[in-house]
Amino acid sequence: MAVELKDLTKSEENYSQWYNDLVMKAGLAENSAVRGCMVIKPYGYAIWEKMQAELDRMFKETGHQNAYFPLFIPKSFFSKEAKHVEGFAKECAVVTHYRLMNDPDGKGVVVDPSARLEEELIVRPTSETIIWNTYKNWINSYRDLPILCNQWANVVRWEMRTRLFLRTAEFLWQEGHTAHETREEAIEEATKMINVYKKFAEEWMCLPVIVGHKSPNERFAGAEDTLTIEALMQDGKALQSGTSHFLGQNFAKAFDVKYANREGKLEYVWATSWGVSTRLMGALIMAHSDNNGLVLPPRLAPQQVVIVPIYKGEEQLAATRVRMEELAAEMRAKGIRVKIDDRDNVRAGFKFAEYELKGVPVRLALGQRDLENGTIELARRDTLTKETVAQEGLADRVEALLEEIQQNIFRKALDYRNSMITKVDTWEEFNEVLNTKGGFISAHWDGTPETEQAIKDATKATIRCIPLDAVEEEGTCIFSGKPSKCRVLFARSY
RNA sequence: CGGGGUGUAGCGCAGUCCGGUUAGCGCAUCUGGUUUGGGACCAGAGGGUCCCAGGUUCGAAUCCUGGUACCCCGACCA
Repeated sequence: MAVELKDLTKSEENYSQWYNDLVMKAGLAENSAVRGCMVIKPYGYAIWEKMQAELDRMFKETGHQNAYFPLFIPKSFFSKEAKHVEGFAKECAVVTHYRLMNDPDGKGVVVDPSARLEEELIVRPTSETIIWNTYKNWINSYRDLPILCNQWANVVRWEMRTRLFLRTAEFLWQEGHTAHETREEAIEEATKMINVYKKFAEEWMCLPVIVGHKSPNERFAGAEDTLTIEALMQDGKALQSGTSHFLGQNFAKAFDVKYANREGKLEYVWATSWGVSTRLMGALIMAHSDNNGLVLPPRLAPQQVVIVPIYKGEEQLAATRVRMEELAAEMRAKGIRVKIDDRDNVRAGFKFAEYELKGVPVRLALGQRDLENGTIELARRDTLTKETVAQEGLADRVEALLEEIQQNIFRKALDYRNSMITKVDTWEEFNEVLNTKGGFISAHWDGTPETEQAIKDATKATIRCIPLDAVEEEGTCIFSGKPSKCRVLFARSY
């Protein structure tokens, strides 16, 4: 598996090809026989499992429980919330039949025309409708609230154009769906969960994100407010990495979900939904990788440390093997995920390149010289530096180093992201920055959907978010010149 | 759905314009040997409905017609 990654030229058209190349060569995923769908390979899935595990832990820590709702949604459910159906109608997979039969002409198998469903089933693009149809039966009184459920599932959105992890026809995600007594409680929930996502992105993925509100144009179909975490990729494009929606009473009204409040009066329930998907894998890859391949944050790396023996002949291999096992045991005792690669059909140099491609944070090389001197070669993926260190105290050293690497990757991404937020005050500047530098552009906007649309049509840039921490500031809209009270973040995005 | 491109061994490709030995190269695989502190080398071997269908021709990977699949760029979107 000799692998040569194309040169990563940031902000160039070939970035997406480079990304594709990397995803496939690192063994994360590949395109499948079904158009737009993706095969997640074992190594990619192992990283996703690490993400899942931590997210799941965080959800439970915030009082949520897992549940599972059906893959198929009756078509009629969709039409109950007008904006929701409008938002998703164009990208739904529809089940119309339930049986196949042998082709009468003997040419394989055909759909049995007599097995047509009375009501078509939609393969869920998101589960609000089926869940609210269910919640209706669960909720009678304020004593039944809140309901705090999460589901890990796959969803299908029939996108015209797809990209591995970033946009696939089918993807894996989690979707939280909660029901509350009051508006305030629901808003608090939506805010709480976007902050869970922020924490996860930054502390586990080393991915700095900006939390903010979506503009009305970019809001989730059926939501009153959409909160988002926006990340920046190395080519200067933004990536919406997670969302949390305050749904108001829209779905409660659509599915007639009322509860008896503390005064005995019937009221509609307040709702939220929130989700992150395998798109986070794309974010992870695009945020940190370099020309040698992936760079994985230690906390998410399936293997945090790999030990490679350097040897001549069986005897030396046996000797290094013994020592490698001892060192690995010490590290494993500290909970470090260590792999010993004693394959003898590929050479050490090949392994070095391979683990760099796969983003393993720490690589150790143990040879005859080291056995004699009590040393070992230690290389770190984030900086691509290596040094020879004592075997004595190795486990402690590696444990500390993994933490340092975690911090360093985040810091590097944060510095880059911060350097890519540009304040502009004129339309000329806006275009100039967008076309030369990219990244986030902090600018005044008059608050109208029309202006946002016009800017998008002119530049392909959209409002990524209105940051939560935006300060009030008098200004004029870069496009319309009308007055504005705060800056918003624009960017081209995935 | 528009614009462009590509289908030849497991992967990456040349050959196609201008039809003519047994369809070729690199990587991977297998065998043997030599190697081994950054992607080893030598020798040998195996592996092909040249995307599909039809046509032209003594003869088609190559020319013609139709189909089909995938990739890239747009529109759409997490």
